[in-house]
Amino acid sequence: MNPEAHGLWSARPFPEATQHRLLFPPSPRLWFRSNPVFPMRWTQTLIPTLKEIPADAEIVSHQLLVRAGLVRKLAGGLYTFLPLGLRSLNKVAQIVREEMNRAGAIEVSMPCLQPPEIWQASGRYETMRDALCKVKDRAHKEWILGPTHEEVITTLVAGELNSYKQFPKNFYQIGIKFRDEIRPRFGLMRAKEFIMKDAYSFDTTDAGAMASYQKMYDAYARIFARSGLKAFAVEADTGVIGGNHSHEFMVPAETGENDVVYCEACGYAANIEKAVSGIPKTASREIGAAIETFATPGVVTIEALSKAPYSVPANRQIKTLVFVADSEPVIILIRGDDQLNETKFMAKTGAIAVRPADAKNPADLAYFTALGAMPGSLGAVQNVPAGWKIYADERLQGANDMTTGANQDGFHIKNVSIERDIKVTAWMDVRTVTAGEPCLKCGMALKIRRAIEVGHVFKLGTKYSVPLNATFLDETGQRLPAVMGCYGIGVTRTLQAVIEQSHDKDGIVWPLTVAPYQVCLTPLSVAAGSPPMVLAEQLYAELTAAGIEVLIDDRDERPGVKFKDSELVGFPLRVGIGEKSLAKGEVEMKPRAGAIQAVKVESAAAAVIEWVRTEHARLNAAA
RNA sequence: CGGGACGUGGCUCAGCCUGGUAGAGCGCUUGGUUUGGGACCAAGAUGUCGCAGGUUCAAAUCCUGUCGUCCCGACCA
Repeated sequence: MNPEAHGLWSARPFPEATQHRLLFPPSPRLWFRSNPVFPMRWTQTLIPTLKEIPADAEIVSHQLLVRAGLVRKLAGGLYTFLPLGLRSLNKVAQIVREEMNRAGAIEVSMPCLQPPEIWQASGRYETMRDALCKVKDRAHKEWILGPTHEEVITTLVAGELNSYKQFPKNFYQIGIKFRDEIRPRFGLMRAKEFIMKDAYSFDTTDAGAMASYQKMYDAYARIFARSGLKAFAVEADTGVIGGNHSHEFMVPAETGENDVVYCEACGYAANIEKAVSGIPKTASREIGAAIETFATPGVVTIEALSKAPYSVPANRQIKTLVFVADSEPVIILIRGDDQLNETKFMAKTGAIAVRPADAKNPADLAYFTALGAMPGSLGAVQNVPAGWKIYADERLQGANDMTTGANQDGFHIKNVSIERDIKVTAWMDVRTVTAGEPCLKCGMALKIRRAIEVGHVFKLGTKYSVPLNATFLDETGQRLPAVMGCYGIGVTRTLQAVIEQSHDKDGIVWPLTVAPYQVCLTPLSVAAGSPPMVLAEQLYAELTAAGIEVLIDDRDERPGVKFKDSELVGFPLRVGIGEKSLAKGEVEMKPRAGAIQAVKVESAAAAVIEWVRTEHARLNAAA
């Protein structure tokens, strides 16, 4: 039987660059092909399934990773991949690799240990300081355990690419990243050590960089579709990576750590850190009345001021926030019924470290003393120390007849006309969009939902190529910095996202393309030479020859145990072989997500092959 | 780092308040009966009660410290 004829093989049987230094040997399929006589049996591998939910697993995908025997925790945020988990991980990685290759990217492998000097050169030694894992060697020299590799690849390119003729290039790798996560969480979702595919494109022009970006964007869509994931792209903030154009690929899930704002009418979608809406500015009212201070004893919340006897609606109040931005106190003004979006604030001001001033912190207390009031009575109309920057949300532009704190405890000021009465340093959009606001593009009501970020594409520009000297000579002999992009996929996170999105009450429901084995043969009698076992071994040989990945559950367990475990692990197809159905000349095919169907023994292999082929084609057609 | 919860056989937990012989279920071992949806019977093995101090005649239990784990917030693939 010719595997290619069934369309089960990947684009090429021996993918290039499979010799990664840490992971991902050639596909097990290749091994089976040349060694078809050793069936993979349940009792010979390690699949430690659990009936009970592990105490330290909160979300269902984390529970199932552990219960199905895919991973075990070594310590917080550090996991060992067991045989089944590794197989699925390799499947995802291989899909990523194939699509990267298809998009013209070239695989490399960069060191995990990186010299701090290149991080100092890019400036990220400071800006990413808290996320960096550092180690020292015997000479007490410090090294960085790479959380990402922009500096390394840019250093490489600076040395190796010198002429416009050598561009464009896109290098990628699949490997372990280290981040000193503040709080590892949810199993593989947020780990100290995780596997990432990171790609870096280098172009000579901005237009070229956009084309490279688009190629990756398209490749990502294919990768997630082939992995059986429903993921979608949203506009995103660029954070400490830098750059000016970015999309995140999101998997909708209640357990996700991101809020996505989207419009069903026109397709607008953005991370809430970036999202904008068409909500109108604050309505103008009568102008002219002078500001007036009035007593508001004990009133320290927007809510309290909105009630009798004051009855100032939240949308006529100015909320005054004191933040510490890169060690400098700043005032941020937003409307009383809005919430500050710190990410937008950081992006708009370029600030690196931003936190609210805390009156309980002695160092911060001085800021409130300088203003003359504690939170709850703060304002920007009077008594703002010279040199303090006052940033105001655009929604307040032109607002008058507003009420705000007087910078005197127990007093507020009314009749505030913000442009007349407050020295605003800069106007910017720093409010957080809420569900139901009109879409900026089409006016329809925006919606918000939780999602898991599985991929991120950035257009970087020359942020790294300039400081690290990745330059080239163009046709006219002019030296120019390369225009870069970078593109990440959390491979381990993607794996868990698949489980989070594809499970039921009995366990995982693997998409065929990332299942640890495609078929689980389940003989109900396992004695050597017994008819079910003999048939299982025969089917194993036929299916394996057809390029299908098969596991025989040869455990001497009761049928219920074997059925439950196969559903917990989530093999796409189970073939039950028992004396009862054999008596009728049949076996049972049970797709994980479908109903049992009886199949004649003679046609069993062909039926399984056809089922797998169809399912495989369905997933790849989506890509 | 701030707030909260929890550390007891491999796993899930009880016991702690009110100090005095360390328990259950699952899993594991042996034998038997079972055998198409997580079987049953019998007999077993498995714990320095996270660690270190302290109080006490006596500490899983009370006190202090410490380490670890999980949850909420800031960070990110």
